[in-house]
Amino acid sequence: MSLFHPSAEQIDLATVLSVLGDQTRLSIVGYLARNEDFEINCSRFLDLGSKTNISYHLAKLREAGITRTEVRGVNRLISLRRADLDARFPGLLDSILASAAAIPFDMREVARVELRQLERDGEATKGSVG
Amino acid sequence: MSLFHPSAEQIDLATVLSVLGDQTRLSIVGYLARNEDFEINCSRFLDLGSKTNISYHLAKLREAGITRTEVRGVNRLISLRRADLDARFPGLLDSILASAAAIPFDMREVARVELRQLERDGEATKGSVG
DNA sequence: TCAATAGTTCAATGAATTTTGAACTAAGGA
DNA sequence: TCCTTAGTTCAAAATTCATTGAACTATTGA
Repeated sequence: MSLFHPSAEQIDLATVLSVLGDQTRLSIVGYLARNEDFEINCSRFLDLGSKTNISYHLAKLREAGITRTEVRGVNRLISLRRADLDARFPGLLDSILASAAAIPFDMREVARVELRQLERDGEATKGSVG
Repeated sequence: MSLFHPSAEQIDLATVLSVLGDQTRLSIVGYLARNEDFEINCSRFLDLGSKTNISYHLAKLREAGITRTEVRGVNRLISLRRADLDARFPGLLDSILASAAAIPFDMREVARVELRQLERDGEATKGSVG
C-alpha cells in the first residue's frame, strides 16, 4: 500500500545520476520542477510513453529518491524531493534543471490541465473567503 | 590514431549523467579532479578493474565528452574537460565532485606515483632555473 | 453493489551495458 | 631489430534495462 521511498541519507549519487541519465526521466523531472505549484499525477506523462512504461520510470525515480509519490484517492501525486536532494547534493538538481532541454509535450493539453487546476484553486479560495 | 572527442556543443546532458551514473567512472572522475596538476595515465586506475575494463570505461568517459585522452608516447594521458563541461552545464561538475565519495585506492601506490611526478617536476625546475 | 478510473505487477522480449581473455597495435629503448 | 610497455579491439558471456500487453488492485462515485 504505502510505497517505498529511501530516506535522504540513503539517496546515492551514482544511482541518482544513472536514473537521471535517461531522456524520459529527465523530461519528467524537468516538468515537475517547472510545475511545483500544481498537483501532478502519473497520467500527466502519458505523452512520453505507455501507461506501463511511465509507471516503470516513475518507480525508478521514486526508488532513487528523486521523487515522492503520495496516494491521494484514486490518483498518485508525484513531486520532486527538492529539499532532500538539495541537502544531500547541493547545487546538483539546479544545475541539471538549468541544463535540461524543454520537454516535448502537447502544450494545449498542458494548458488545459493547468486551467482546471487554477479553476479548482479559484473555487477553494471563493469558498474559504466568503 | 587520433581519438574521437565530441566538441563542447555536442556534449549531451543525459549522456553525461548516465556515464557518470556508474561508481567506477565516478571514481575515475573524482580522482582526475583531485589530481589535475598531475599527469594521469590509464594504468593509474587498475585498482578499479582489469586493464580491458578500465579501457572500456575510459572510452565511455571520452566519448561522452567528460575526459580528454592525449597520446603521449607510449602513454595516454587522461584529463577532465572541466572548462568544456563548466561552459556547457554550469555548476554540474562541481556539485557532482563535491558529493562524490572518496575513492577506494591503494594510497601507498598513489603516494608513490605522486612522488615520482614531484621528483620529475623538481628536475625540470632545477634545469630551467640554473 | 457495480462500474469506472488510476495505476501496478507480471512475464516475455529485445536492446544495451558490463566484464572477460586472447590477440593485436604502436612507440620507445636496449 | 627485437623486446617491453601501454593500451586497444574483438568476440563471447553475463547482466541489466526498457518496453509491451494482459491481468490485477484499490478507490471513488453512481
